[in-house]
Amino acid sequence: MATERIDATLTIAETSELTGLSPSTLRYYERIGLIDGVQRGPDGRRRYQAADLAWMAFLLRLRTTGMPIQGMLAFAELRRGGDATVRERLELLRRHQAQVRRRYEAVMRSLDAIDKKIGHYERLVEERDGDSGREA
Amino acid sequence: MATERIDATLTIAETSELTGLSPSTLRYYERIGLIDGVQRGPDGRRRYQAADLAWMAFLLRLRTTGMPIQGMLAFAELRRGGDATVRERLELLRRHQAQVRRRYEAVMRSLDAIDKKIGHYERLVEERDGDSGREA
DNA sequence: CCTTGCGTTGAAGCGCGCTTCAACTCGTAC
DNA sequence: GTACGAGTTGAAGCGCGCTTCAACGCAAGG
Repeated sequence: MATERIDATLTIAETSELTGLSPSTLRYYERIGLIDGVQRGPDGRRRYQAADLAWMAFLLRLRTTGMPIQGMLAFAELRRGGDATVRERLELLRRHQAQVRRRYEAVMRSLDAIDKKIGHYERLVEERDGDSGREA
Repeated sequence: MATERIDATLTIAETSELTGLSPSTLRYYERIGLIDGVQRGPDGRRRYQAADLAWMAFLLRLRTTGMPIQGMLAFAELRRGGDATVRERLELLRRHQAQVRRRYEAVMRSLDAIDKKIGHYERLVEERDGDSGREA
């Protein structure tokens, strides 16, 4: 209980824990401009705030849906541009949304074909074992 | 009509055209063992057959669903093992199938969140423009 | 005092999945 | 013969998204 902090900021280790992004990745994202305005303590260490966490959560959603870093960077730069860029941000997200849906339809078509192959192999295995369900 | 081929084999350029894999990628896949048993013409050039094309189509489905080359390679090696490996191939495909579905669900959850953000931006843009639908 | 732990930086390194390059070989056309 | 187009090989290179490394700083504890 000796070293309690009064404020609501997090160390890089805590932030890493919460977001699943490694400390190296957090520093990397900051270096390339994906994350910015991170506060520093008097010791020069990063102190992340709730708003930073929320932004990272959003970045993670973009990443999960397959947006490349360049795309996220474009969004981050628009965001820095303030209210004037809302329309552009909307368009960027819509394009991404459409692309994700297209891509996932393709994945689902391929997955269907793989499902069929699995069915084929299941029949093969069944024949090979005889039709006796299971044994021993 | 002078240089017609009698057989049903394809050059690397034709195969590339049909599969969407570049000639370099076709050679690369062969080099690492993803594709094998490719015939050669008397001139030493590759001559792809229907069976090769079918295998590539399957590889493409694995790739589209996000299987890394190491995974495809594992499958290719089992395939070379013949009938004895059918069960293992089945298991490999089932694991992949399950993984793709899990990943797809994660993507869809993130996409939902992005959809909400889009909704948010749409409301912002609407306000900013006034409620007058459109102008000029 | 010195060690320990947690952080900092800039630069280099890495695994993946191809792509590109340089040098060479064919078969065909002129 | 010469030039062209399509192919061959082994080796090197590349873009992406981090990760690792080396050297250092700083505050607390023993």
